[in-house]
Amino acid sequence: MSAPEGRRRGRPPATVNGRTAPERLLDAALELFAEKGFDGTSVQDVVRAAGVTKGAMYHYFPSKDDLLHEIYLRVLRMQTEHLDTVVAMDLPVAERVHAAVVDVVVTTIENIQSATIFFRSLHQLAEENQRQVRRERRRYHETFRALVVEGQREGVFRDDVSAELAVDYCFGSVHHLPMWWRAEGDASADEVARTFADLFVAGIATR
Amino acid sequence: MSAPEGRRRGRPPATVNGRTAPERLLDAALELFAEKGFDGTSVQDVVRAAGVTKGAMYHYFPSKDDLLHEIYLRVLRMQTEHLDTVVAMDLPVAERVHAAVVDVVVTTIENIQSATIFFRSLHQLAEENQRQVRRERRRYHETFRALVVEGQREGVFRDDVSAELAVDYCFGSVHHLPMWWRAEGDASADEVARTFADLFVAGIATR
Amino acid sequence: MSAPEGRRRGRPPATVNGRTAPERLLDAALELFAEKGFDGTSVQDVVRAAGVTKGAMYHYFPSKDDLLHEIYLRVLRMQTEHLDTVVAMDLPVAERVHAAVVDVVVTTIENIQSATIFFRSLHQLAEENQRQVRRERRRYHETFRALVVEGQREGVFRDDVSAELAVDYCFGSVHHLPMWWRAEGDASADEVARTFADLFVAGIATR
Amino acid sequence: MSAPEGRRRGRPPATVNGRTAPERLLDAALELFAEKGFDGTSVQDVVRAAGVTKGAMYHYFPSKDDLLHEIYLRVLRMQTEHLDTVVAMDLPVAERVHAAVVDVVVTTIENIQSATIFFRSLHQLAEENQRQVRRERRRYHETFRALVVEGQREGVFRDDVSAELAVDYCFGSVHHLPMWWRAEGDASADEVARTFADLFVAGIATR
DNA sequence: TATGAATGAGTCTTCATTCAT
DNA sequence: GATGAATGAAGACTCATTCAT
Repeated sequence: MSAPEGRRRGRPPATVNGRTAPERLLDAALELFAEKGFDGTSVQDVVRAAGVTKGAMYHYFPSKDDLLHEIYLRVLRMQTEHLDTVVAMDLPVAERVHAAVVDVVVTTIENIQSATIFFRSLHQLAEENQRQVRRERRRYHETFRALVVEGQREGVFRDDVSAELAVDYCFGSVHHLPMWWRAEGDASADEVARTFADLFVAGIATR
Repeated sequence: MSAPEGRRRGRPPATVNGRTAPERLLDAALELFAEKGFDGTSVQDVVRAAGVTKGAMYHYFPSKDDLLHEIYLRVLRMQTEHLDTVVAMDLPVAERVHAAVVDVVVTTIENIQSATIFFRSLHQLAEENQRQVRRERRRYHETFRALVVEGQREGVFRDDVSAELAVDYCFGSVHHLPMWWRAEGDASADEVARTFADLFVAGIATR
Repeated sequence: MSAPEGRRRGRPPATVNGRTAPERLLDAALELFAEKGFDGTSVQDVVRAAGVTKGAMYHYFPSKDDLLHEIYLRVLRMQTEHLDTVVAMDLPVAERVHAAVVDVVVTTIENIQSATIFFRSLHQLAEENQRQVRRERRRYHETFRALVVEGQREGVFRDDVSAELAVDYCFGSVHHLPMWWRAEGDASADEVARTFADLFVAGIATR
Repeated sequence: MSAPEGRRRGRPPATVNGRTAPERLLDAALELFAEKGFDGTSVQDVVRAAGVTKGAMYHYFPSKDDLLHEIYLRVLRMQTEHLDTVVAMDLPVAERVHAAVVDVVVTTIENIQSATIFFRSLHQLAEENQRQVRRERRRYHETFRALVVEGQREGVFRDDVSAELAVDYCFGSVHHLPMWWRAEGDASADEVARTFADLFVAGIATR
C-alpha cells in the first residue's frame, strides 16, 4: 500500500518495532483519548507514550485535532467495509440484518477504544472534520436503513414503525456499548452480539 | 426540596427573574456544558452567562466539578422518581415496561441537555462523584431489570436472553438519543417513545 | 484621574513604589520593546521586568498586542495635545509652524523609546488596533497640514509644493530620529529641534 | 558580480524562469520580510514561496539571518554606486545635491520593499552583520555630508546649521518614505523626488 | 546537491482556584 | 456575602536548525 516507490529521498523515517512515528502516535492517541478523554490528554502525554518528540508529531499531524480526526477516519473506513460485505451476502434479508448487527457489535467490542472515543469526543473535533465524519456516518446509517426498508417491502419486517427510527434504536444500543461493556465482565462479545441481534430482529419482525 | 424552613435570617439572596444565583449558575452550566462540553467551558463562561462574579460562584459551589455533579444529581433524582412511579402502577408487567420506556424517552428528550452531558462527561467528573453517580445509576438499572425478570418469571418475556443484557440493550438506545435527536427533526418525542417501547417489548415478548 | 470613587470592592491592587501592576507592565514593555523589538521580547521578559506574574498580566491586558497598543495610545494622546496647543497660539503662522516642529522634535527625543517603537512595530499591531492608530495619526497629520495650507493662503509659504508632501517631508525627518539620535551624541535635543525647524521653515518660505 | 568564472563543474543549478534557487530565495525573502516582517516570516514561508526545500535553503544560506543580511548588502551596494555617480558629476554643488536627493528618492521608491525592511529590521540583524551595515551606511552618509560641507565652503549653503544634522534631516525624510508612500497614491515618484529635493535645497541655501 | 525527518527550546495564552478586603 | 486581584501550572503550537541518507 505504501512500499516500493523506487528510491526514496531524505532521511528515512525511524521505526520502533517496525512502526513509524505517525503509527505510534496514532496508537498512543487512541489509547489515551479512550482512557482520559481528548481534553484530558495533552499532546505531551501522547508524544511521551509514542516515544516521539513534540516537533516530530507536528511534522506529521498539523494539530492535536488531526490526530483525533485520523482515528475517526480509520474506524469509519472499517465499519463501512464490514457493512458493505454483509449487505452483499446472498441471504434472506432478516438473516443479513441479524448478521450485520452481530458484526457491528463484535467489531465495536474488538475496537472498544475507538468506540469509546467516537461519540464522546465528536463534539471536540474541529467543525470541518466533524462535518466530514457525520457525512460518512450518515452514509453508513443509510446503508443499514435500506436493508430494513427491503425487509419491510418483503413483508418480513413490520411497517408500523419508521425504518429510520428502527435504525437509530438499534445503533443506539450498539454505540452505547463502551459505556458499560468490560472485558472482565461476564458477557462475551459473542453473547452480547447474539442477544442484541435477536432482540432487534424479533422486535421488527412481523408476527 | 430545599425551600421553606420556617424563618429566614440575614439578607435574602438576590434573584434575577425569580432565580437565585446558584440556580442561574446551574442553568448556565447546563446549557454551556451541553453545547461546548465540560472542558470546553470555562468557569468564566459560566459566571458570565449567569450574571454572577467568580467569587460568588465559589461561594456556592466548591469547584467547577461540583457544578457538574449537581447537574447529575438533578437528573438522577428525577429519573428515579419517574421509574419508581411507573413500577408501582397496577398494570400487567408488559404494560409497565412499555410505560417505563415511553416515560424515559420522553423525559430524556425533555431534558435533552442533561442527557447530552450525562454520558459524554461522566469521565470528567471527579473520581468520588463519579462513583456516586454510577451507584445511583446502577440502582435505576436494577429497578428496571427487576421488572424484566418479573416478566420472565410470569412467562410473558422470553428467558433465552439475559435480563441484564436486555436492559443494557434498551437503555443504550435511549441514552444515545442526544446524539441524533433534534427538536426540528421529523420525529416527535411521543413518536420516538412509542416506537422504542414497541420495538423493545416486541423483542423480549415470548412468541 | 482615577482616584476617589467612593469605596472600592475586592482586593486592592498591590503597588510597588506607588506604581500598580498595569503601570509597571507598561513601563517594562516600553523599555523592552524599544530595546529588543516587539517580537524579540517575550511576555516572560516583560512580566519578569515588571515584577508581576504572567497570570496577572493577562488579568489586565488581554494579549501581548494590547500592551503594545496601549503604548501607542499614550503617545498619540500626548502628541495630539501638544500640537493642538501650538496651533491655538496667537502667533504668525510661520512661527507656529516653527514652534510645532521644535515641540515635536523635543517631545520625540524626550520619549525616544516610544518613538523607536512607533514606526518599527506598527506592522506588528493587530489589524484592528493598527487601523485605529493610523486613524489617530492621520488626524495629527491633517492638523499640521492645515497649518501649512494656512501659510500658503497667506502667501508666506510657497504654493509650488503640495502641502501634503511637505508634511510628509517634515515628519519623516522627525520620525526617523530614533534611528540615529543618541543621548550621548553631540547634538542636544534643542539643537536638533532648532535646526530641523529652521530648515523646514526656510524650505517652504516664499522667497 | 558573481557569474562568469571560466569553466563550470558539476550539475548547473536548476532555474525557474531563469532564476536560480538562491535568487528565488532572496526574492521571496524580500517580499515576505517587507510584508510580514522578519520575525513574522518563517523559513518555511520563504522556502515555500521560493519553491525550494528547507534543506536547499540551508545549502545556500547558513541561516535565516544571512538571507536578511544579503538583502541589506544588495541595497547598500546600489545606493553607494548611485551616490558616487552623482557626486562625480560636473555640476555646481547645489545642483549635485539636488540630483542626489532626486536619485535617492526615486531609487528608494523603486525598491520600496528593501526600503521597508531597511530600518524596520536593522535591529534584528545579527550583531556582527548589523555593524557591517552601519559601517557601509555611515560611509554613504559621509559622502553626502562632504557635498554639503563643500557647499557651505563655497558659500552657497548656509553655515549656521551643522552639515551633520542637515544630512540626517534630509535622509530622515527619505527613509521614512516606506511608511506612507503607496504606488496607488496620488504622488508619483518624480513628484515626490522633486518636492523633497526642492525643499531641502531651499532650506540650506543661503539667502 | 538536495531531501525530508527530527529536534528541543521557546512562544503566547488559558484557567481553576485562592486571597485580601 | 461578595468582589476583583493575583497565582502558577499547564496547554497547544512554532520554528530555526541539524541530521542521515
